[in-house]
Amino acid sequence: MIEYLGPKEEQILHAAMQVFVEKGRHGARMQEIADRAGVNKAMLHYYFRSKDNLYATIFRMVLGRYARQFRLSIDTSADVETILRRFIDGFLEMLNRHPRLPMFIVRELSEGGAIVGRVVGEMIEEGIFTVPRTMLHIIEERRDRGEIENVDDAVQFVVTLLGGCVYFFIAEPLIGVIFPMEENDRDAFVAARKEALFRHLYLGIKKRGDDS
Amino acid sequence: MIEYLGPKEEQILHAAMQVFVEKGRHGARMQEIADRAGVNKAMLHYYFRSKDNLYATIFRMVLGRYARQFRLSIDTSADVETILRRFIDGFLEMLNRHPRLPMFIVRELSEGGAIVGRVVGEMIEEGIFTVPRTMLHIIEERRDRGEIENVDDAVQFVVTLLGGCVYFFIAEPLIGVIFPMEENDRDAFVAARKEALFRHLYLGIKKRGDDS
DNA sequence: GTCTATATCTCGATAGAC
DNA sequence: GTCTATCGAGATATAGAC
Repeated sequence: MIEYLGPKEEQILHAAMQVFVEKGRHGARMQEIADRAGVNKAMLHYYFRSKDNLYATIFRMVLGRYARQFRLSIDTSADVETILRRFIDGFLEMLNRHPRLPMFIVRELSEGGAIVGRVVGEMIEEGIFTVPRTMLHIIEERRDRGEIENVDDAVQFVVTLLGGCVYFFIAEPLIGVIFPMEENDRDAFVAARKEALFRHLYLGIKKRGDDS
Repeated sequence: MIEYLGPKEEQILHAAMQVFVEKGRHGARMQEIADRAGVNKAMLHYYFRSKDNLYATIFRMVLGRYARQFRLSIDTSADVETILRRFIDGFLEMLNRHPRLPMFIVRELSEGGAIVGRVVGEMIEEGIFTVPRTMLHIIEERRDRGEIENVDDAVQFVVTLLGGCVYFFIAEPLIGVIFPMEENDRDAFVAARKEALFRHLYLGIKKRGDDS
């Protein structure tokens, strides 16, 4: 699975990732990738044949990092409150470090979702992209065990959770216009978001009368 | 404000809307718009000067419909439960009728958000795009009045609400892969989503011990 | 493996006849 | 107002010398 790449190849991949994530698949220019990698444009084709091929490589890479990074945030043995808290904290923290990631994926989804679907499907089979399903199973199990309530449909809960985490990073410019904020500080907003999202979601499924 | 357009102009706008919404700003081809409108390509430039100009016109149109349609869904005098329920129902219903709308806007956001920001800003000033702020004020007022609790930051609540509604329509292909469903029926999923989203969000802010 | 030069293609835009 | 023909920018991709 691990391939050993020459230094040029890695420089290209590094530059390509930056440019593709910033500009998107169509907005990216091979010339710019070459410039940033400090290599000749022809080299890109020598190593990666075509732009589409280079893009597909990058897409896998990026999604892989994405998946690996937030797989760490689940501890199956903890209680729901802790699991939810850590998941939201970890996920939002990761997104805050890579705020363009959601948009990168969404752009690709806007092309019809074929590539995303295929790559994610493969990653699920390979056990790399596991978190959403793990979360689903945890929620279902804890509900059946009586630890939480009001979760008729666990899939819906997880979708709300994921959307709650990701949405801000997609709609940020829009949110900035709709709700003008004094301090235009993303870090502060994300910190507040962690707290608020956890409370809204957890209080919705916490057992009533359980004020421990 | 209302301009009277010739029939050709309307045909072009109609076709342009379809193509831009389907393919996005860059994916759209002037040739395809002309073909679908049943006019010559040169006519597009005669009426709208440039592709960018045509796109901007369409973007305003689409966002305007969007805004107008979901402005209807708020009744300020009702209680929070009703308001929230109607908002979610109305919004999801509208999105279900126009499932490409969120992606259309998000694509434009991915270009940097300049156009979206400007257009939405203007619409807010013109009183067309009012719903999110209205929702915010309602939540704040009801919290201060003691009708709901656990809403330290009303902006965060509204962001969660909007994200909860919109996210599915953006990530649909991804969700389909992550959570394979027996019945691949969007209508059913959206119906379930209405119910689940309302419950999760409302139970999170409902007063404890208020089981009316 | 690397670089220059160029082929080839797509697409928005326009000139100019009618 | 409408159409045909074409320009020209900008991009990917490749040929071919070194």
